[in-house]
Amino acid sequence: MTEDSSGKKTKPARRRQGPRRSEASRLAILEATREELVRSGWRKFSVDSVARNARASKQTIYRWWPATGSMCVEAAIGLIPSVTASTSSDTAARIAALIQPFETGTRNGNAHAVLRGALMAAGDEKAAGESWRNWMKSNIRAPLRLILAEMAAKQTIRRDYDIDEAVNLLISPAWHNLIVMRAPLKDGFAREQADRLLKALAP
Amino acid sequence: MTEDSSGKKTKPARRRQGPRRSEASRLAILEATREELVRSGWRKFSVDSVARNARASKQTIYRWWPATGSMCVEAAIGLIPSVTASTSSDTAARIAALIQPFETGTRNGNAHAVLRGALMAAGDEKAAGESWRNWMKSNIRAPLRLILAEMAAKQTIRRDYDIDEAVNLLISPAWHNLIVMRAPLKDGFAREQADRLLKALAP
Amino acid sequence: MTEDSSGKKTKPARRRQGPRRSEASRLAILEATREELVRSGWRKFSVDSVARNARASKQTIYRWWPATGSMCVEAAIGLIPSVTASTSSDTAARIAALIQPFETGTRNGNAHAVLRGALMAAGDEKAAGESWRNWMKSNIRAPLRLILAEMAAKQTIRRDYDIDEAVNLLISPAWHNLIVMRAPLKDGFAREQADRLLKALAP
Amino acid sequence: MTEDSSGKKTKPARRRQGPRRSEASRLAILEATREELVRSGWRKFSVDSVARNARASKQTIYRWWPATGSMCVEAAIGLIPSVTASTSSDTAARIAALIQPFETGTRNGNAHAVLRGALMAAGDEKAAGESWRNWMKSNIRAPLRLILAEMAAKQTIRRDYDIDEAVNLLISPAWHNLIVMRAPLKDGFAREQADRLLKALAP
DNA sequence: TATTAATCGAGACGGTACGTCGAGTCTTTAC
DNA sequence: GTAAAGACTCGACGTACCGTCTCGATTAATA
Repeated sequence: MTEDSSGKKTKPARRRQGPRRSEASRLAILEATREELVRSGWRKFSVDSVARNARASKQTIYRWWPATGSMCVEAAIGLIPSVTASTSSDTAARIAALIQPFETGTRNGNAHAVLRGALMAAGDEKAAGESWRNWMKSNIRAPLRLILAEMAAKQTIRRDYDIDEAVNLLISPAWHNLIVMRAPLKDGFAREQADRLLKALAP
Repeated sequence: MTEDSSGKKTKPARRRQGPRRSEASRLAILEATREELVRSGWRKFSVDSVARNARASKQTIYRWWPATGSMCVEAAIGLIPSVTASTSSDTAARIAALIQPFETGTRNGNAHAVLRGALMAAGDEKAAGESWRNWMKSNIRAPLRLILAEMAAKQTIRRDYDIDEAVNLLISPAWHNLIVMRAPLKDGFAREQADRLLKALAP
Repeated sequence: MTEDSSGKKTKPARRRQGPRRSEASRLAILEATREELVRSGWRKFSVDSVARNARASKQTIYRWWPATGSMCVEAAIGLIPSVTASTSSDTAARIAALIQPFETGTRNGNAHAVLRGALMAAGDEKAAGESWRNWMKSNIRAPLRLILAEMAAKQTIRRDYDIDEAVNLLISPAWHNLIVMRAPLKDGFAREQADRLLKALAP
Repeated sequence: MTEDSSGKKTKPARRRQGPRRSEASRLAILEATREELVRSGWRKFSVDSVARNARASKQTIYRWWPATGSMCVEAAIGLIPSVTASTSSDTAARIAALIQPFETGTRNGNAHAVLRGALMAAGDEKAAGESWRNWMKSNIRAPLRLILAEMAAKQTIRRDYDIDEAVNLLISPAWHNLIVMRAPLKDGFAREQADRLLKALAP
């Protein structure tokens, strides 16, 4: 008989020694990151400044975010309200609900500047880009795929659409607005894009 | 009679003394700018590096381009082939011709990286943004307005479209592709977008 | 009668609870200190590095050596062979024997670099300086005082010498050699200095 | 005939383009270096602090003093009054005059702390050590050699002395006093050492 | 034909930020 | 209570760029 089978002596993945990551520090850094993105933008983003404002050491920042862009992406994602899956029978509304958080989120204060910075960071740094695309995949692409598959089954839209193309159509105007136009998304944006997507996918 | 002919002391925009701007230097700087955008991207774009590689002095760069972003926009515009106004009766083709240069231009070497950098610069710096929007206005918006007006008159598309919205629809997928996806535009991109725009504008 | 015998509840300097100081750790730290002094010198001496190489925690080091310099002095003293009091009738030999350990000790490996580091530490930090001067007092100054007093009584040397001045004369060339010249003491050094001291003290 | 021989067109080592080294900056840095050596000593000497106090950029410091120690040595040498060659017939006085500047210089304010720092720097860094030894060679060793050679010729001292040993005897008590004792040299130090050296070199 | 004003390269300057390392303190788990 | 492990804030390291400046050389219109 092994110790494992005897039961009481089993040590299930014993925690390592020493202090754990400081949650207070993590939150302060992310908040300071948002402020710095608004103040300086992505190009002039300064890690020193974030450290100063968060009363954190640069060491701590570099320990947990080896790439600066990842920190910005994480800070931006924290601003986007979590999606509430709509079960409405109005499919356009269900699609709009997916990107509604962007519309809503970017209208609070300078949140659009934070998102713009994070998008640029995702474009500049490989790791940040992956973080961002992963988030998009689970929060936009996957739910959208479900909705569209359902509609295709009912023959409400054509069957040969490309899911990535559909995502692109749905959100690229938002990025254009945020990055090139440097502005929040206007009221009704989400619904408008949803309608446009459905029109483009009409059989 | 003009003032010029009236008096011998009039100086009709007399040229200043001393040597004129060096064209060789200007071209070398723009070329080095493109290389630097490919090598380092917009965030890490270094004026020192451009000066080194162009064998130019920093003074010369700052004299002619007070803002770094303007230099990048100018460098990128130099890569886009000049538009050849199509007189085809196929309106989709005429629209596609407008953005064809982006598709063509970004498929040569690392040109897409240069364009990405310039777009980010235009988003970051006011002066660069204006340069870029001016170029877009005369090279995309104005011709597109003519074509769409013609079509609206023939009732091929609906009449209440918004021209800025139309430009947005036409090119935002390109920017998304270049900035977020970090990739050149794929073959047939221009025609595809033109078709999609017409579909969206259908009466 | 002592207090101890009077009552059963008396705690005669009872040892504290818990484990006592780890001798293994202490030795490992002193050894790592010597290596670090050789590798990096006093100016770049790193406590982190000592902790790493001794597989000790920084906490342990700071607990027992509040000042870094004291650790270096202790490490260096450990290298100096203990003096064997000579009873020779040759007084020059008896004096030479006092500083012979420096000559002998600094000729083994990189011991001279350790001693140099410790001397600098003693010059930089008050506590380290005191440790060092205390050691010098009991190991050099006190025995030398005895020898010289004996000689003065026999009128072999003059009577009005200053003991501190004598110590200075005896060892300052050693420090000069170690610190400024960065070299071990050469063969015969101890005897030479002893002779020179006696000559200077001649009546 | 070459241009050189013709005379007037000769360009003797034409000065290079661009600005020359700033003397004001150099002096401010050396002064701040002295203050920093007094404030922090050699071990905790901070280039950042020097830059701050001298209102200079670190770049400028590292451009002209690749090694920190060299800067300290240069700063210290600037404090030592230039030696005035004595032509006295009193040879002890002539020797004392050589090291008089140390005695005089280290009694002004905290100059002894500056010299101590520079000596430690010379012990720690190769380049600084060479700078220091070069200065010593031309300012102490060379003049002393002349004086002693003269005396040896007159048979006032013995002939088989070693010049480096003589220098060592003359100044090692000074270093001991400055480094280990952390004190200025006491009044009459120079003369005392000169007398002692002559006694040691007596035939 | 000189003078003069503007351009060019080179590069030094005071600054700010980079990403890394060490100091000294504190927290957690093991023994 | 001591030890190892290691996270924390702070500050310095030596390097790279920023945007400004000074300098000597060059070039073309003016005097």
